Amino acid sequence: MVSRSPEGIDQLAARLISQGSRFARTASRRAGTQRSLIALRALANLQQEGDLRVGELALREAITQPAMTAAVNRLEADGLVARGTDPADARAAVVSLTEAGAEELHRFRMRAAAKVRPALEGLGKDDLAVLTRAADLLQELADRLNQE
Amino acid sequence: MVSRSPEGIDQLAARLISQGSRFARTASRRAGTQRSLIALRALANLQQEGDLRVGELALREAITQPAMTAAVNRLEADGLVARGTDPADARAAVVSLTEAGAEELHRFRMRAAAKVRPALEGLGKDDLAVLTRAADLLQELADRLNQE
DNA sequence: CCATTTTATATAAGGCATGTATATAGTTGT
DNA sequence: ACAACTATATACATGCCTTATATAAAATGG
Repeated sequence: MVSRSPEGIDQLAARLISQGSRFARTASRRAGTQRSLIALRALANLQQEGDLRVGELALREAITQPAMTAAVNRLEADGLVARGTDPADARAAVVSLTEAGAEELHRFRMRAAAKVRPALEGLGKDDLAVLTRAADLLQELADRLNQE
Repeated sequence: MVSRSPEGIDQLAARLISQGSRFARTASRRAGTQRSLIALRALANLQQEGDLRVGELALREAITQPAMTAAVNRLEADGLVARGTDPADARAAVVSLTEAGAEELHRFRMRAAAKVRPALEGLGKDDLAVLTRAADLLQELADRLNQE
């Protein structure tokens, strides 16, 4: 039985933040990447959504626009993304994923998965279903928090 | 039906890292804290486990010992934790949560929960059960990754 | 159609975060 | 006692992130 009481909901919120960040840091660290989580998230956004403006990326990841500008600068310097201009709006900087960026993202995912796989394989199919659904729910929750 | 194929497992691992970090950052940012996620995680560890050494904290959070020393320095400077010595081992620095630290942790949790609660309240009880179980599983997975 | 306001991005400055390498001090084993 | 090991701290470099501000372009409203 899951508590729907305010206390239960609040405790769940705190635990999701806490354990979500801990798991992500632990797993990505074990994968031995040089790249920050925010940089990898930016690449993943571009792969999933196609070209995005700097401001859109910042909004999606809930960091400030200057922070995303800096992240894009580093990714651009390493050739993982490219900046273009929007023909309809000369103010905008349209960021696109390069071939090298897609490859780096793929390599990270493979390395991370290789580290996490043994732990996941120890779970039953119910728990795998829970985690699969939870990944979707976390995305929806973050989307909703960003809409406000 | 949840895929138990290697591809399904690997994709799940990548998604959990990606969405876990995004949700945690988004929610904590919306809570408007000054404190970093690692600082809050350190406080949470101390509350849950009692006094811990600097090295144990670093291991649990999968950051280097110097990084945790720096985090503890900042928390100590703000009076949220205290350093003590282990009578059985004079090398060790035993970190303990202060009253002010527990209060700050509680305030963060309340602020964060207040932001996330509306989104969680929109979910059905099945999804709440999924997230509750997922929080436990993420903790176990991170623990297991840290054991190696 | 120009002046004002708004929007998109970039730059600047400061502090936190985090890694590698190393120093210091204490413990353990022989 | 000496050597090896362990726990933490320090030094240094780089990256991350925020607030405040600058620059340039677009939208608005007389």
